[in-house]
Amino acid sequence: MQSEVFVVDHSSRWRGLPQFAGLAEETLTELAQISRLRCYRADQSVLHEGEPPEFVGCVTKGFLRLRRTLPDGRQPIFELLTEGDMFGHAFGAPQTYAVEAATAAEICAFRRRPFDEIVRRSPDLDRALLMNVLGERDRARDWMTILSRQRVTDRLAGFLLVLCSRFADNEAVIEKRTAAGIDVRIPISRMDLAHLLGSRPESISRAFRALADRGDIEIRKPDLIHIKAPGALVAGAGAAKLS
Amino acid sequence: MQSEVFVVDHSSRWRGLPQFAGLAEETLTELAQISRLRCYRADQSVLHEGEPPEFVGCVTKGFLRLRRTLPDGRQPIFELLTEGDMFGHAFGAPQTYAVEAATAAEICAFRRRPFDEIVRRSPDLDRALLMNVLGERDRARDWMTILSRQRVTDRLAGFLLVLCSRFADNEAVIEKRTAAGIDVRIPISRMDLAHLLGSRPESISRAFRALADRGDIEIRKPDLIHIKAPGALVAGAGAAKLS
DNA sequence: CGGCAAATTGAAGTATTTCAACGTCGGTGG
DNA sequence: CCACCGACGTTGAAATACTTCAATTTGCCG
Repeated sequence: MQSEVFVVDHSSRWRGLPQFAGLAEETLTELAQISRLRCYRADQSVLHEGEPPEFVGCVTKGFLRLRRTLPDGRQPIFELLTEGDMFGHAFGAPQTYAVEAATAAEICAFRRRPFDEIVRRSPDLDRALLMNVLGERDRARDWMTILSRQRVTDRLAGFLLVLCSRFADNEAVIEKRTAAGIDVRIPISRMDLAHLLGSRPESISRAFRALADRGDIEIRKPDLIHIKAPGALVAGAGAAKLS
Repeated sequence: MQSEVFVVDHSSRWRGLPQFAGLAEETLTELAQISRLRCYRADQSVLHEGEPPEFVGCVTKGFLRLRRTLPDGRQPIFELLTEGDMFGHAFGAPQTYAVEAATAAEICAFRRRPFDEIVRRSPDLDRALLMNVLGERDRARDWMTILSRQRVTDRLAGFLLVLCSRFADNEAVIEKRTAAGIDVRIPISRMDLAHLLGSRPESISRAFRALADRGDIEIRKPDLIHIKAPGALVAGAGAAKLS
């Protein structure tokens, strides 16, 4: 939650992302002119809760987390964003959640006003945003499916599978993929994980151990998990679709 | 899961809904020409899982439920739709879930092909759809927040609050609102509720009783709950935002 | 090598699931 | 009209899973 933000000027790290792939060169140039690269260290605040977002953002590196404050004071994390995910583009309505850096992260920030203007003129960008929101909706529904499992162990298995599928081409997550299994790096703390999975850090720890004892995974380090048999996790987890 | 569907021809029950409110009269006329009213009885199937949706739908009466089949065979319900909610408009991608009537229900069905065509020509309809998807995303996130509570009682309290806020102007849900409290009718079975809240019917039953013993609600009939103090529920539930 | 934060483990208490039995309500047929 | 049936909801009791709090270990950084 510090305020120091490193601003770098060079800014074409986002052009390769899928949502920008099909856009007209002209649109891309316009976007480049209102964009800025911002770097954050873990736990820095990106956007505050309750304020209209200052910019539209697109993650280019690392992980962000979304956190919401509830009436009872709890502040659960309910989503992780990574490369290619966008945020802050809900028509300037105040954010109902805070955006924070979960790891060291890099985002591309588009100035809000001109961005909205470009969207208005560019149907394909508009379409890209719609697809993005559809993706966010489907991801939220996947989370719901995971959260509705009643054993912590199963929810954790679901989380690991999401890591393998949704973050499949993210080398910060998937260390390596061999016949013997997959090495995944957990990008967040046990505490954050507990929030995401509706539990407590101690239970998450025990759930990891349970999966290991069962033989489905191996705990190389607290944040480096070797998944021996994704199939076994699926069976045990009834997890989200393997998209 | 029967196949009998009553098709009624008259079709202007959807014009009053918020998402159609601001549209050009011309667009509305076009939509009317490709629309059809369909009525379902409780438990009838509306759209099948895994198929591209046959039509774009908008609920005009009653409740639909979304159900997804997981690899392990479970078929949890993860969302309820009601008056004004739309479905099947994800660019003709196959549905990843089934749509069923949870109660007797009435929907307005737009033929898919011409609907997409009209959307392409009508930016305001396109915008309305985007707003709709944003709403779906936010609702899914609200559910996540509720599901991440670790006590069933708290999740149930959250559900009751959603009933009071999201379905506030639905007289099928809110029977009456007085100084003494609110009477809500639960539109789904304990079994469905258990699915939504990641639990089992027996636990839901006990959770209702726990809320009653605590004095926050009164169980008039299994499906008719009198909420004495919404505030108490909020405190206990850390529930979704009271939008 | 210390020192700190995060993660893990242990043990006791609480909540939930499970399985079985019992009620309750609405509909059907005698 | 009443008895019965079946579906759904509720309750009870034992087994299981989770949370809680305290204590320990681990891993990281200076």
